[in-house]
Amino acid sequence: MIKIAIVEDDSFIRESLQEFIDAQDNMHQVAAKDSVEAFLYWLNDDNKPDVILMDIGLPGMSGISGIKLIKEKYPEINILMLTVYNDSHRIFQSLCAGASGYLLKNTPFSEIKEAIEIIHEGGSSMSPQIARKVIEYFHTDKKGEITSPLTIKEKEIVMCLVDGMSYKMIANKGNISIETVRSHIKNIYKKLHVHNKAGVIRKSLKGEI
Amino acid sequence: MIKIAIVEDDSFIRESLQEFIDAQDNMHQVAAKDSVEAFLYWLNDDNKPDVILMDIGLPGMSGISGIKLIKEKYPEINILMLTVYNDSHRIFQSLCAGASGYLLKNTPFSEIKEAIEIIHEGGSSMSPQIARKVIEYFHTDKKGEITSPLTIKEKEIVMCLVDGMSYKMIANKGNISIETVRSHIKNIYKKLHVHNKAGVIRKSLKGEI
DNA sequence: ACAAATATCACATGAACATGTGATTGCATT
DNA sequence: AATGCAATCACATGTTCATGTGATATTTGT
Repeated sequence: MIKIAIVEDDSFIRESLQEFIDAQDNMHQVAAKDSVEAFLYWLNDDNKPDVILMDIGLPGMSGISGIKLIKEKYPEINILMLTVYNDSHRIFQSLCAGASGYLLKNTPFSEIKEAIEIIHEGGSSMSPQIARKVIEYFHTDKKGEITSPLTIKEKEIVMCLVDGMSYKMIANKGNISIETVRSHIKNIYKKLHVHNKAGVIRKSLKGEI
Repeated sequence: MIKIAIVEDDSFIRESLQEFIDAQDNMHQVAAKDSVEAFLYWLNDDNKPDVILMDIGLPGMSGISGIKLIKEKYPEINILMLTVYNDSHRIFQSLCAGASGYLLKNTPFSEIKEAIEIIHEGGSSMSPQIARKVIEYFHTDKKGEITSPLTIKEKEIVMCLVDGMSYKMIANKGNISIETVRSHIKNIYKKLHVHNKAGVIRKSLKGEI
């Protein structure tokens, strides 16, 4: 009987998972909390689960930070991420922190059940898109030649932003006015559907431009 | 109709795979060779498959070496390893060479079919034991451990910056004051030797934290 | 020839950021 | 007990950013 804990702030999802898990004959849930803090407060030597279903975006501490704290004390507990994020950054943060599996929240419950079983048996499970990103990590030469909607000039501005340059510095570097830089950046934001330089930098470093 | 090539020296397995694949209605095999050399001799622009089922232990060139040669010329071809080896060395050699998936030879044909479909759709698939090893790669000190000078709280702030959140949003999310956020960020800049959030985001996304 | 896109620049407002200096409390280490 | 670190918070100044609205000239595509 696999003991499952759930750390999920969305009450509908949490309760649906609880119902589904308790309906299985080879596993049952022993805890369902809406934050890492609440879960850590509950967790002790006598009640620790075999597998934790962990969200990432939680009030207070993130699920990723929670992994580290939990694995420090209970390395034998398997943690299966169950989250909407499929960006490489969080995937690797989660894995590096010690997660044993990573599923996207649109995964059918039957597959979640199967993943729990696999993880409990010493294997692992990832959603196909996650598996692809993990595998691509190993493809050092693989470069996504995604067609960029940005002009050459815009890409130059992006490179400067990634380097941490201010608008003024970018203007000086390109012998253009700071208002020109603003205009380009406005256009870049529009094309990339972002609203700040963090979004631009993130897309650039992820190779999405 | 997914075009499949098979590179497998065991004639029984090769023929069984051929029969199984040709019995499917959404895929068919276009080649079945017993060595990488024979496959490369056969392969050209007009006959290239979508997915290759590749063994590792083959006469002459290994399947891993074959990956590199094939991906050099046809990066769009997906290569699914199908092998008895589940040692970490070969797994990572294969992935680093560019494999898109890795299954053990005891995988049921139905799962091989599903893996082919997943890979063809842009995802990936690994046998659970393989997935565990890949994930464990991220668990080891070797990988996850560019020792970060940042505390857990600081890393959470960094994640928020990467997401493009403002100081105000970060404060709200963590139930802390915006001045607390400022203090953490000042400390983060100091530790990372940067002077703006672009620098933080860049280091984070490059895995330098 | 005409329209669209690109590169250029301006002015404005409100908000956010970067940095400096100062502080308290609790915990861990020496 | 003393010290150092982390987390917390405050106030301040000067700079930068995000966004809106408006414009001209040049280049590119139809």
